[in-house]
Amino acid sequence: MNFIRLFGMKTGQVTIHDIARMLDISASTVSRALSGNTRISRATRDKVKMLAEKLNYQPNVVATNLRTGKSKTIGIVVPHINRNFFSNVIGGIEQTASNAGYRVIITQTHELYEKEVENIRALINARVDGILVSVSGGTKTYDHFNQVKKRGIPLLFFDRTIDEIETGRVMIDDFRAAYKAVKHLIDEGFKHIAHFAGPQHINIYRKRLGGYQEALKESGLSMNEDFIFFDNLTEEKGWKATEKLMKLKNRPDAIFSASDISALGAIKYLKEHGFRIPEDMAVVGFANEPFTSIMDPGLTSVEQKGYLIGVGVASLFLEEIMQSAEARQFRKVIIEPELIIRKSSLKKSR
Amino acid sequence: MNFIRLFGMKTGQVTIHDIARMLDISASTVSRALSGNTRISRATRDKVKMLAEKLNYQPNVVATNLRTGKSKTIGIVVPHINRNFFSNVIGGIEQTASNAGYRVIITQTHELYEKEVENIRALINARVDGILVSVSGGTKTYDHFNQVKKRGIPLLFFDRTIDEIETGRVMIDDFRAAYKAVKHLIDEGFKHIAHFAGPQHINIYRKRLGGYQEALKESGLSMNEDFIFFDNLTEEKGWKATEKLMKLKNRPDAIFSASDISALGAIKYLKEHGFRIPEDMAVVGFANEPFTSIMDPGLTSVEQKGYLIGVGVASLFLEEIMQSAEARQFRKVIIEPELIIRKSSLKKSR
DNA sequence: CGCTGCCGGTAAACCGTTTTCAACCTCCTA
DNA sequence: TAGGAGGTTGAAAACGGTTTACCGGCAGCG
Repeated sequence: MNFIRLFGMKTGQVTIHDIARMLDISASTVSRALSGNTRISRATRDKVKMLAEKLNYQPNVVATNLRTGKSKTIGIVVPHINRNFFSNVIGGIEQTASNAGYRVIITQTHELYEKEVENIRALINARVDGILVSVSGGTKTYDHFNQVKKRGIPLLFFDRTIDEIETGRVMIDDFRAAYKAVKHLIDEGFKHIAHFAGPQHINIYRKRLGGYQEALKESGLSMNEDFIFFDNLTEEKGWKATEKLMKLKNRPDAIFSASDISALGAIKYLKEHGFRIPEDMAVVGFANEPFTSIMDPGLTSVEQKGYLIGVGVASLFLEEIMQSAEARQFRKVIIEPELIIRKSSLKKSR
Repeated sequence: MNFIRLFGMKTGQVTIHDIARMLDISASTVSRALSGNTRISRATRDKVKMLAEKLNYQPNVVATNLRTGKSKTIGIVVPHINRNFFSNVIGGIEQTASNAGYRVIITQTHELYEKEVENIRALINARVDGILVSVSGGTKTYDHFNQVKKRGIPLLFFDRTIDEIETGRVMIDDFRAAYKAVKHLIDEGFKHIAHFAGPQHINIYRKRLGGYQEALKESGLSMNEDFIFFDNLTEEKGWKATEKLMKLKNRPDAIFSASDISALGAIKYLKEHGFRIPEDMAVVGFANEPFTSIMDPGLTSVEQKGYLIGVGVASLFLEEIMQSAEARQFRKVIIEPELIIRKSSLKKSR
């Protein structure tokens, strides 16, 4: 008759104490044996491991977390989970993290400052080992981020970053992306290039405008104030801006839009009014949304490499926790954007 | 001179012991006071709460989890995070869960059976309070799911379910969705309707085929074997299938595709060969991918309501944990699909 | 022979809560 | 005055691991 009772019977979970009792050794020996500690003899280690295997022992990570103060979990804060770009980033993070034995907790802010503060608080609370953030549009103050740093929790930014806070960060080079896009248009022979810019209080849109200007300047092309539209990120705004452009006496021959969706608006206007793309007007967008490859003509656009950004920021995190909190240095990874060239900007026949 | 030392100084975390010491009461009293236990006098409760507030006390959830056996976390297992449909589902789950005070851990299987088993094991290990799964394409056996049930952890399926396992589940009615789509085509006056079906060993594609057949039968329309293509979910396959269809002597006047992407292939073929949509051939897709609204003509498609499915499955989970494990009953929620009608299927002028 | 060092292991503290079981005080009643 | 009853509180035992401190035995060495 078997009178050995398993501790964890109610939960169906075997504990190291069960194994210890069955082998008539102490729980600490079991713990060490399982972690491969060489202080335990090979013989004992093997015995323990075999029994653990047989009983399908699963360590209680919650107990481990409590004791070690580490949770093997990283928290993510993004504006929206279900945006193509962000879900790609998350995919990359999850992949990298899970390979390194980390779990991933996801939270979304819906661009709300309050939600961001709350999510950060909840993640600190959950004792995550690191927090990866793409900053919400509505973020006003940085106190919640400083809290994270003060607690010694690795904090990293991706895509939407805050310069004032010293952290590791991963983003694409928006300046260079814009430069590349405009340079491509110039190389194709377009000389009068309009720009749909985003709101200039946001970092990345300022940089995209800068890259646009730089490319023009470098090629000695004039800049026309009438060719630049701000706050232009919807399809409708893109449509209307294009309408205005086409009614100018000397109209441009190309548009570089800081977003795919307003580029789509432009293309719809052009098609509706019988203009040919790219002969009458070339269009380049930004973000390489899935629909850009599906449109007719295909929309040339800047691939932001969300997956790669995710892999990058997760790797940076892993790197950071290897170092002691003091020796920590904050790396900045800039990912080279890629211009995906499609028919909407190819003038020359090749 | 202040000689009170906080326990958690290294981590910057205040514990109930710190509060207890400062107020010269016991930790258990603090714990009870904070949880609003009426056994503690109003006066003491207020004192504790005020000090906790002042010190910005944050309970260590890991300790709570260990003690209570609950983690206030739910695990999600999906094939891919960065698929429009799934990221919508996840968005819905996160929203609902976080409102109820639950965190969400995400894992992806990449359609791999082994990954699914591993993820499930890791989630059990992390002591999640529930596991929500959309089954991987490669899943062969169900042992890992039974493990979850045996452990008493609530298991729920969404979208891709397994009939053999008794769980709560949320999905859309694929039969009805297909029926609606085909009925719509019939109502528009189309009489010869082809179908791009998916692989029939997968549940949902069988049902879509069924709905298609039912609608035809109901309207007394004949079914033509040549009009049905299996294993047809890529753009290229859609293109080729359409080519075959158009070369038939008596060709169909409409296509109902079980996926948007193969519908896109169809539309590309039609446009390239000068056929008009929907006059020469109407097309209806499935999934309502973002690009369907952007195409020209817009592609009529079935909206799967990912967000709603997410909300639904999370709500079902919350419902389930309210009940005792024995009294548990498994609800099945079928979400009514919606047909989003666009130009690609509108024959009549309105 | 006495000292040192290593090997293999144990006992107990610890992580921060929750919860069980009492204890204590005061007031009230028999 | 003894004995509840009721209202507050505390000590200690969990939860399941990890880690520190320590111990007995044995080999090596001067």
